[in-house]
Amino acid sequence: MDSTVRLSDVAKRAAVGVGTVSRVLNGSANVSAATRQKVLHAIAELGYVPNLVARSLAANRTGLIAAIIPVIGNTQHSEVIQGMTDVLHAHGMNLMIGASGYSDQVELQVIEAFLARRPDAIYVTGVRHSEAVRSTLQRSGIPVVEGSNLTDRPIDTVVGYSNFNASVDLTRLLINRGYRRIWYVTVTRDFDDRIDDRLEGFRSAVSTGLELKTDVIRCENSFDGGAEAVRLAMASNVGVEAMIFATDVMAVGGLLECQRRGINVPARLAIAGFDDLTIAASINPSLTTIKVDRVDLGRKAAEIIVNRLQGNDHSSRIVDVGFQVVERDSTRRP
Amino acid sequence: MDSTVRLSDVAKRAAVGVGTVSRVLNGSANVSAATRQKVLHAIAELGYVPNLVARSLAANRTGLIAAIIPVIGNTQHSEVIQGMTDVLHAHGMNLMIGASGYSDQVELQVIEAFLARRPDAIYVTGVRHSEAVRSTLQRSGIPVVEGSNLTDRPIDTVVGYSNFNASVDLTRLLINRGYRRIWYVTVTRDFDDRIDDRLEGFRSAVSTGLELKTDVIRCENSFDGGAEAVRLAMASNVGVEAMIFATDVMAVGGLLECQRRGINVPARLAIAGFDDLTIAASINPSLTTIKVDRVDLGRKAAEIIVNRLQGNDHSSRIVDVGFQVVERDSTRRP
DNA sequence: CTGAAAGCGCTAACAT
DNA sequence: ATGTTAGCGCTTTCAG
Repeated sequence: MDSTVRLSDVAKRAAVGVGTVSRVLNGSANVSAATRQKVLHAIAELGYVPNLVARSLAANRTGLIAAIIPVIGNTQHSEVIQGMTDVLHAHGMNLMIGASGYSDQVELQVIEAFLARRPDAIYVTGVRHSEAVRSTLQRSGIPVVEGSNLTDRPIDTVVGYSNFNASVDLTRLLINRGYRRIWYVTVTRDFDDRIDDRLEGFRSAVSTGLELKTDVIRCENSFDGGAEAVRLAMASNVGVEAMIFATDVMAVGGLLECQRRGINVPARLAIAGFDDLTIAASINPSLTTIKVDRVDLGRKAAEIIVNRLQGNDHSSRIVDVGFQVVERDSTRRP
Repeated sequence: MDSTVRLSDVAKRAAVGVGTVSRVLNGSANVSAATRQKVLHAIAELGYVPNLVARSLAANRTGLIAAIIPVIGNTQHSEVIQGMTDVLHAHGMNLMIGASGYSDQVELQVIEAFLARRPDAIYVTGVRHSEAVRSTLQRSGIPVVEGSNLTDRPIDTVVGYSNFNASVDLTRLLINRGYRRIWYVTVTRDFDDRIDDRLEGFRSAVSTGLELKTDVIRCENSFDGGAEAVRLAMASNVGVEAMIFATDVMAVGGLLECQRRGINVPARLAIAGFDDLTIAASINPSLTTIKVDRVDLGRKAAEIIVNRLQGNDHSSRIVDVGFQVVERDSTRRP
């Protein structure tokens, strides 16, 4: 454990060359069992801990993966990170994390800071990035994994699900349940392709239904924002029957506002969300939403990275982890 | 941006020595304005990006901070990380993150893996660790910051709040509001000193009230667990008047169960939680709980680290960020 | 199968 | 103020 012990000390102690110690450390086959034992012994006696910084420089490989998500203190994105660390840790790799704050500029800054540390690969949230980000990432020469959405033109590899399709399916579910006057509530913020695609999915799904009466409004992505949206819907005189929220946070906020105002959900107003936060299944009534296994998405992203780094490059450039429309009570017509 | 450009290339281009380039890179004062300009020019022309791995080895300082939290996909702990990355990024440092999964063993493994990467400092969640962890951390020779709780015997430095005192204050609030038959709901899990201290705080606060009728039960730390606790309380024939949950997750689960069963909160049953999840302020009725600014806690932890690393060692070894008892409707006697 | 030697790209004395 | 040089601790040829 004493960090002043170097590889050369181990070599001396075991009476072998430094190359040999390095070989046993890296599991090279070309070491006799006897020598290996001697070295292992010396390592244990000295409490030697390899200096991974020196290894990184010499081997031109750090074992560090960089990941960028919009905000860290946010379950949806942190769950992906949890999944990534799970598999990376199992492979002796570690994760550096950074937040873009939903900003183009910050994203670029964070990426540049990361690249200076020579990560072996990088994960970025989303599939639409500024040109600067795209080219920086491309020129980096390391595997790039984009996540949490899908695109047919990834920078390198993408692992996610189609926010567009999910939104289409969710909207169609409501239409099939008989709802005709539907409001869609999206977020007052740019630079988030998941949110954008969800809105486009809604628009696409309702574009053919001539008998539909729909509208799109924007609110803050918070419980309060969702409550505000419900207030707006109730204040309007168009007789809104259903509201689809771009996020569960807003949907739950809307649902709670309905509780407060005695609006029966779904009898008077149906509500659907997106993300399947844990609360979605527990709230009253339980919330219809889109579910994605985000921890698994993170695991898959890390597995792709590990495979690429080990030279197993047979994996697809586009990995669809799928989604699930979870119908619950908030949209079940009485 | 081309990572094949080295510092020596810049030196050649600017017609100066490598030492000089290193000096302007590290902001040394001993460089004339003219030379600095020449170097800056060459850097821009070549698109040079310093190799921080090489710097780390040569300077014996990585600019990497390691942080370990129980689970990453969990707002309470991720918010701390968000705060840390905010200030670290502003200082050109980056964060490696790992999860202990509430396991002694895993915590030690992750710490050892991190130390091999020679971080400049390390943050660990909680203040009670195995002897192996304590001694490993102590021998590491780098600043160690423990967080999210308080202790008078930190490994090195601790920044947090007293879970014990918060629990005492919360319990006393209920007693002052006239509640006498109080159940405390804790978590079925070991190795979490925050949860342990909250329980002890409750015990301490009720130990003197002879007229009190209290009990402690254990449930899973989930919405369902909280609901289960409410069911148990209702099924008992001791006339529980108030329930204090060790976490907001359980408290919210309990509250939702009350909604379902038509149990009036707080008239029939008062409910209090811990953590001030965002939902606590929005749920019906709003939830009395303990609030801590966790993002700020993370910022403070990072500031302590940055200061220590810059040699400003005047900061205290024990930093109390405080907590706030937030009384809301769920405990306000009608 | 093993040892010796040459770097990896940078920083930090040490000269000048 | 600036150039030169010796490492930082490891991996990886290259011989043998």
